Amino acid sequence: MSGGRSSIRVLNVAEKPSVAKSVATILSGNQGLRVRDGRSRYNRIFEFPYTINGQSTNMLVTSVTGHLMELEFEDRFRKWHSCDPAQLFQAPVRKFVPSDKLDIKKTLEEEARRCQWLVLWLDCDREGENIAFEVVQVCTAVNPHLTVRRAHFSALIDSNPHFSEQALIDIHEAAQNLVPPNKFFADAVDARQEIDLRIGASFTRFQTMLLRDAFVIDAGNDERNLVLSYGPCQFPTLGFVVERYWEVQSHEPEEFWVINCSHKSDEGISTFNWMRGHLFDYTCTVVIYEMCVQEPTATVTNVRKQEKLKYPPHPLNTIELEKRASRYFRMSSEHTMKVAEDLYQAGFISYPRTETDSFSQRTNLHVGAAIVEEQQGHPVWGSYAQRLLDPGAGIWRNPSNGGHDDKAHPPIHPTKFSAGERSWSQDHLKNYLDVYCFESWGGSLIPSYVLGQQFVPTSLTLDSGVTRPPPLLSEADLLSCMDKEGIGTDATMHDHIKKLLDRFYATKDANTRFSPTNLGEALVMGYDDMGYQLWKPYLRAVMERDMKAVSEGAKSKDEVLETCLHQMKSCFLDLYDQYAYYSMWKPTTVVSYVFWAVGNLGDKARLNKVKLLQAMEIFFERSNRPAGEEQHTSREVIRPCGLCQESNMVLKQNRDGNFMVGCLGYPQCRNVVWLPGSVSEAAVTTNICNSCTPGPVYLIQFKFRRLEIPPDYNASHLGCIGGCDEILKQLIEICGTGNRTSARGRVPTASSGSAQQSNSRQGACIYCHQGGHSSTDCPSQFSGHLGARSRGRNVQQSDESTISCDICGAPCALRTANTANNRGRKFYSCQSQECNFFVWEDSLNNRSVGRSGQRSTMRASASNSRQGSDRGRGGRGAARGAGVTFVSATGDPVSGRRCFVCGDPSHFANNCPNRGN
DNA sequence: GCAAGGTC
Repeated sequence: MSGGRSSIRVLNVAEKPSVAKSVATILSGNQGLRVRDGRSRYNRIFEFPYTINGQSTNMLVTSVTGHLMELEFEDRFRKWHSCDPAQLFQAPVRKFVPSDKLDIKKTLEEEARRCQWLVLWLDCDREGENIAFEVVQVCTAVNPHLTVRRAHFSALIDSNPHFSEQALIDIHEAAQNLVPPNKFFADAVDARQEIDLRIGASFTRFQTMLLRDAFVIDAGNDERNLVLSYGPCQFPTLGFVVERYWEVQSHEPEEFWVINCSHKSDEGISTFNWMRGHLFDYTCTVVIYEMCVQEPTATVTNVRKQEKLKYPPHPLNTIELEKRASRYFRMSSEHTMKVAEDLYQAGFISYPRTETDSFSQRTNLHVGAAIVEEQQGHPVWGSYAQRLLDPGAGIWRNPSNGGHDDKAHPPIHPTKFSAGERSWSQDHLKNYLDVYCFESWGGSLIPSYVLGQQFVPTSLTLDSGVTRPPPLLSEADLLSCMDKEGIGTDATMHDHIKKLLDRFYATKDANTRFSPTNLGEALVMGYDDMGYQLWKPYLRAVMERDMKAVSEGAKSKDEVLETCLHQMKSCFLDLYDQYAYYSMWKPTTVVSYVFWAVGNLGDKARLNKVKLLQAMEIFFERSNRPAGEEQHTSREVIRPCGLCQESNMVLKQNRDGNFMVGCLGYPQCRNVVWLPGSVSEAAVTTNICNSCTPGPVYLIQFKFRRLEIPPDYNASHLGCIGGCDEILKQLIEICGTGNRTSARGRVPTASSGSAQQSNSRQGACIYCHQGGHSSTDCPSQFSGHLGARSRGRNVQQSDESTISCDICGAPCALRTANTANNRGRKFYSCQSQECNFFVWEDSLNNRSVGRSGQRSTMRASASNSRQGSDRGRGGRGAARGAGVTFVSATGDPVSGRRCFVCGDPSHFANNCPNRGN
């Protein structure tokens, strides 16, 4: 930029009105500042004289409101039925200013025409840089001679009128050190936008049209308007919910044993924890417990005093605000942000969308600080604010540092005093400490001990408990998961959560805990079974890495777009194939897509599995919409069904990869021919068997797994399922079929899944919750209950139940344990997490079990000082002699315990004379 | 009617 005598006009554009106002106020020093309206009611224009590097200028400062432009497909691709969804991976897109931003665009155009320079004051992050280029595009279109520059500022400026010294310095420095805008940053966002659009639109259109018409999905009033959206943020968010739900569902309670000890003295009660925590082996625990009872005098071997500090929370950022509002007020994150926005707009709090959780060292909170001073008149915490500011009180301490700083905004804090406004709802009245009554100090008094001190425990008990499943994800948990995995931004996370509810993918209970709906679970299950990670956070993580590479210039935008979209298109086409294969259920409106897919993908299409549809089948009934047979490609049909004589039989592959030929009339007609378990591939040919009837019966080209068939059989075989094929019959006899024999559980296909996740999902059928088979092979599905599936899985379970929960009275589900100690053992358990009721099926005759923590609890009846007097004579003798050393929690004597080494009931294993023999 | 990201 060259200097000059005449004053030049500079158009300054900020990302939001509040920043425009701050920049104008600071640069003008409030001298000669004029304000006028622009065409947009929110985005005013500030004018004042200013000197940049010796050049006198006439500054105009205005703003946009976030992104000025949107990315969309060209018009001819925008209607849902305008094209094959697969085309959306390469359909032309354009960036344009949407109608609600046209007034801002007009203001920019009008002002840009009359200016020589354009200075961009967008937020200094990638999105800000991208918005900067949108502004540049609009302005240079009407004035190509504009000199374009970027102001880089990190000062924390917002609606707080008390600018810090640093803010003043920063903004002036930024104005004097203008730089060119960074195209790499903007490119990274362009890439992200295009990927999100193409993936989102293609998958959403496809799965909506496919599934909504094929199934009766009971979600909301107007099923026709139901949208089954896919998005790279919303699906991983749903994934978190479903994954936790699966963990809870597949949890098998396991009994454990624990020794508890307490000691009461004049100073109070101490409770001692067993260093081993708990054991799963009853006998071991009893032996150790026995030893304790035998010699109950305890000796203090170590005394450690530790000060426990409770720190005040870090300054508030958006995610923490949402979490705390959810935890303490049960407010949804979406509602919290609405209220926060209200308060921000009215000037009561600072900008509510920030990652920052530490106050800048330069922020003046203390001496003469408006932030605290403002609060001195408050009826509840006003006196606390006064004490804080009183140097004599000495209670001032600077807020802790949370370690995050987005360099754009301070932590969320009050900016204006209010004891409550008339228009405020209860939700607007949230505030902090002494003040912060939502956490307690906790803590308790315990007696002091000295090294070597001896005492006899007041109680020494052998207790039992059962392991419990983790709780369902709360809204705060969900926000943490998203934050940790980088799903969404602080400004959008609540939107993604709300979307799950809006789309009927998940529900939230009164405790703000999320469960997937049948729809949400089916979608995740379908994608998981296809082996795709699309419901996991990795896709977003990869995208984030790529964006970083683009913003650093290490990768080009086009390169990232091509790689990512290529991968996603492969996934899409695979899904598409599966759809084509099951095209008999497709809606007529998309008939052309099927022919397109079959025509392009050939044999592979027909061999593919149909995971998404299979997953949906588990939860939803088929729709009655006509499924015209003519839509079905003839090559997939094997033969007309001889049983119902109405439908065709087609080649299918079940969840476990086993092949079968089943009737399309299912579930009305259950005619099925299972094929050998050793089949690795099966493809329908155009060859027709000349002996089997009713025909035509198309021959199938089989490939067998070499190692699974006898050596004198050919691994390749052109076979007939009509009954004439002796080789096929022999192989079925030798290898068996895949019919309901698989024991595969819902183990995530992701090899990178955590061990915990894998373990948690061992072996349980998602449908009936029994072990030993997967949901597609669930016997319950074939027992005439199919119609009940769409009404929920629990109905199925209650049908099978024979006992009710002792706590809530609800019917229990019969499950099968799959733990090392109890594999295959059946138990009943309550569906409710609160009850935690469970009972072994084989113990029902002598029903001595019940709620966790109560059942089988052993208690030393002489667990007082009297016990000590027995010590010398040997507790063992006492146990044997009195016969009531152990009593159950209900007070009943516990009998039948015996030495596990020799079986003699007169002693325990640790005292067994045969031990070590 | 589709995504996610800004923002009012």
